[in-house]
Amino acid sequence: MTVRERLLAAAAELIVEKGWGAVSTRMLAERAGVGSGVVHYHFDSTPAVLVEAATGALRASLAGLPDLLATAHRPDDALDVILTALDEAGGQELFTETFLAATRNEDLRRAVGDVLAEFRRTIATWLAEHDVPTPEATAAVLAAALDGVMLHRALDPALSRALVAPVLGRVLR
Amino acid sequence: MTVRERLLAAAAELIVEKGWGAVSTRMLAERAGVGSGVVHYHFDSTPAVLVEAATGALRASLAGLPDLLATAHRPDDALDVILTALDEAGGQELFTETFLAATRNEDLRRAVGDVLAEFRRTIATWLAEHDVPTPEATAAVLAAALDGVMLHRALDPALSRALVAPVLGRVLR
DNA sequence: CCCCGTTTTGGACGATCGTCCAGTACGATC
DNA sequence: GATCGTACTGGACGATCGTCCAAAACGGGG
Repeated sequence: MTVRERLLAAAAELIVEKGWGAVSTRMLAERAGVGSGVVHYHFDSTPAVLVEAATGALRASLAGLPDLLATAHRPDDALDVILTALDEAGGQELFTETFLAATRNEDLRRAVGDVLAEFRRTIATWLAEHDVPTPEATAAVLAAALDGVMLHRALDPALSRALVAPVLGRVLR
Repeated sequence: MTVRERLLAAAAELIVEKGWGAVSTRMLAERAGVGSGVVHYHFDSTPAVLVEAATGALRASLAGLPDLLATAHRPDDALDVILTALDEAGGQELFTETFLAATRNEDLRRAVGDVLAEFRRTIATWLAEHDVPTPEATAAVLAAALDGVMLHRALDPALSRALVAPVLGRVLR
């Protein structure tokens, strides 16, 4: 793992721990185990580290989804696949932090918009192939609902997959 | 409007504009049109202003919901009432910011948990009275889904009420 | 061994942070 | 008009911020 990669990993951790606006260059350097000046050697600015770390984490956690989704044949299976993938991605608060930060950073907004569009397209394609009505709208709402569930789960662990899946499954009918 | 109320209003605005972690005492004072020292005259600390402003805004935007919900007789009406109430509350990113901040502040976590529990209870009661299955789980998922929709809408205005309502309506059947 | 480009260090700089406090402004009470 | 408590001002304090930079450390080719 290069120093650059360690800095990006540290950024992903610290965004979740401290919040997007409270991550400093010295925190990043300390977490990565390097001197404080190295951040501006590898990156243009502190926000640039956060943006690259967040978009990378988003893309990584969604990279395997299309293949996984291909194994699902019924709506309940598809929802289970998606929820499992998001569970394993871990640190789901990073998603929410990144969305909020994207409302204040144009570069990040574009990157997040691209990832979200791809996620929606993956879901919508599966829905259309399995005769779910209004696949685009359903995919858009499902993506938003999943984000909301991940956020609420951070405050209320009782919002388990077993509780969520049957209810969200109704939108796929 | 007293100075104390102006400070709370300024806090609610600035949380949305700058993000929870980027609101400073001097910003608050300037927005409220007062000197910089007045913040610590009325409040114990800067986070205390944000916590009181956020919890107040949450409670205010949900205060009228029970009465409005009593006028709805079909699931689609109920969803329309809730979505309208959230629309009119405005600045929906404040909800998301507050939820995220609550994962890092125990006082705020309790306050947000109380408001959320009350919101769920209001919804669940209505659902139970109108024969919607699993009212508690449905209310919990619906609350989370609505939060997610508000967050996504900040990035994608195309996620209109007209597009969301029919899809979310499926969970109420 | 020396040289040189790459990488890393640690500190300097000015700006801003949260908090605190001595002092001012002002309306109510005598 | 003098007194007094409440409300507010504006600046001081040390800490931390983002950024920059001179110097040290490192590693492969001459």
